[in-house]
Amino acid sequence: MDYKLTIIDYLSDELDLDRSFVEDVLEVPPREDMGDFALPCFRLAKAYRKAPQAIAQDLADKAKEKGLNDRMDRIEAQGPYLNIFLNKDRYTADLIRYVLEKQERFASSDEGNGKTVCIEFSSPNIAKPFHVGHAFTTFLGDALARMYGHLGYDLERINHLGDYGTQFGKLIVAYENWGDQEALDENPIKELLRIYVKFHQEVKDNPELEDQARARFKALEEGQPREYALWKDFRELSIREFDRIYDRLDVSFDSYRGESAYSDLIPPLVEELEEKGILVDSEGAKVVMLDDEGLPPCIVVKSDGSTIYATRDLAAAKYRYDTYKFYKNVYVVGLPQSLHFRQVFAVLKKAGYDWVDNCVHVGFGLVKFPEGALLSTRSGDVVYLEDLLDEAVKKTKDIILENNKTRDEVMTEQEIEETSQAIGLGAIRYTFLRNGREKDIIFRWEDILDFEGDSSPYMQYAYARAKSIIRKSGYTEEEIMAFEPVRLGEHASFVLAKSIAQLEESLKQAVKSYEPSIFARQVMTVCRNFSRFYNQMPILAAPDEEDKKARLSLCLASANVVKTSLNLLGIKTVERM
RNA sequence: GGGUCCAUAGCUCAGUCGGAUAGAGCAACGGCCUUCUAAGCCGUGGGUCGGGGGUUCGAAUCCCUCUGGGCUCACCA
Repeated sequence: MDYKLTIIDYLSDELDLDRSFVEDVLEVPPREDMGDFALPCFRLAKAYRKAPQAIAQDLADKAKEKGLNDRMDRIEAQGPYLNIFLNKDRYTADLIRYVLEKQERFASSDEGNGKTVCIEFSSPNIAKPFHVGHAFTTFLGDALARMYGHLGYDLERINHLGDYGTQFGKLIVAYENWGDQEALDENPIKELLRIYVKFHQEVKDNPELEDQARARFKALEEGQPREYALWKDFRELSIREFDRIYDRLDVSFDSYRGESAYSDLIPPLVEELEEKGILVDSEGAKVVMLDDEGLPPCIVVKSDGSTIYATRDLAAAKYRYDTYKFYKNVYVVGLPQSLHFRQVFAVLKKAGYDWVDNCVHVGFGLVKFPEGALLSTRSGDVVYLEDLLDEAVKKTKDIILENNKTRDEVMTEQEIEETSQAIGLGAIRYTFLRNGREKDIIFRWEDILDFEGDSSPYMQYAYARAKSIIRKSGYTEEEIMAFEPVRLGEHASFVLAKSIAQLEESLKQAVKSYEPSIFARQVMTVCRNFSRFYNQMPILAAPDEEDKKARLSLCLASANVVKTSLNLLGIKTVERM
């Protein structure tokens, strides 16, 4: 199915062009009347001592002499470009056969075999609600993990729970001052949030509360029973809540090792850094100086002797390398923490750990309100992820009930429920995957609940339409797979086939740059091309049975790749909607 | 102030290892439900690619500079 390779072979073997040059410059033209591949001849001008236009013309003439192979239709010069047109019938047929043979293994690979990727994502803070801000890391990380998996990598999905740190000192202080055991039993996260917000209100008038909080965290770190018991309680109540949400989101983890899990590894780590002579005393704290890297010092041990997040990230990274011998160690954490990761990586480098070169911070933008205000747990100004999901599901359900009045295939109660969940959750997921991850997301209900155009429901709709056509065709999918995909060289089918073929490359690109949006956009392009295709070319009412069968095979191939692709983004497909 | 990222259509964004007339979606306007689901399709209008300089046969893309903005800069995470 590799047409690009065929073209490269032809240009280098038959037209005597330098192979590496061809590989380097061969491109896909911006418009269709410029062909399917194009060779810009500018860079040949010097060597040939001729105008690029003339070179392109010479090459076109030479191709005419030599003849083309059966995958090509024609080669012509257009200005300084040599434009290559493929045999559309042949191309579409090849693509369909390829897709139907691969099934759900389409775009998969074995490039990752034997390599383990650790991917840290989601990582909510214990005792705080799961709000829309957590959605970004959760969906981004989950999509990346799914894509790595498809390329054959072994995965270790790590939820680095924020289950440690001074915030727990704050919670302990807050709980003892204003906590309500009854409310805690009834709705733990809500009560913990209430007292956490209360703490931050009170601390304005009572700055010494901060010192109390630090002291209580230190006591927790020393294993004092009162502090430990409270912490453990808060932690367990919170995890139970998170698990429920992950279950609904269809997100899973291989490890819930949070920050607290690295306590035992920290003393030997500190000792090691001291022995290597990179840990120095500064203003009562122990720090690693990073001036030579142009970075501020990295605090490893605070002046009161307790640890800080950097300490725990250092220990966690080392633990991961020792445990998994990772090929890559990926941190899906917000962009504001870039400096933190640069410091942590720099310290590990200074400690002589070369594997730090395989650690990568995959940052992403903020979720903000239109007024520009940040979503903040402290101020209590949050939108819970669950409320957002419920809203999206409810809107979907309303649309389905409305459509049910006019459509001939009526859904059962259960199908309505399942479909609404799939569409609603898909819409939310896609909101976080459609754009470059470093872009901020402005939280607007109208935008997030817009199910038209560039949205997940659009893609799910395209899939549902394909399946509906197949259901009504009178043929089973097994039968359709055996059909000859003939006479599919028309514009709409050819464009669709080409966009499907590009999914493979875009998946690799997306993984390489830790950017699911690259793949998501290509899936969107395929869905759009499919919508055009079936609107333009009647399938069930095709001119004759041969055409009908061929179009059905393209329809089935499209449905298959869309399902596989959406699954890689964590978006479920539905048979009708 | 230092670091870092960004500025493309009214809005939200693609395109940025330099290449052919800068693309989508939304919004606006105009068509298409007696033919496979209108969460759809077709069409129209809309752009000094933040400003200025430079490199180049060629710049949204590379360099310099200015302006405007986001995030961040030691004991929170």
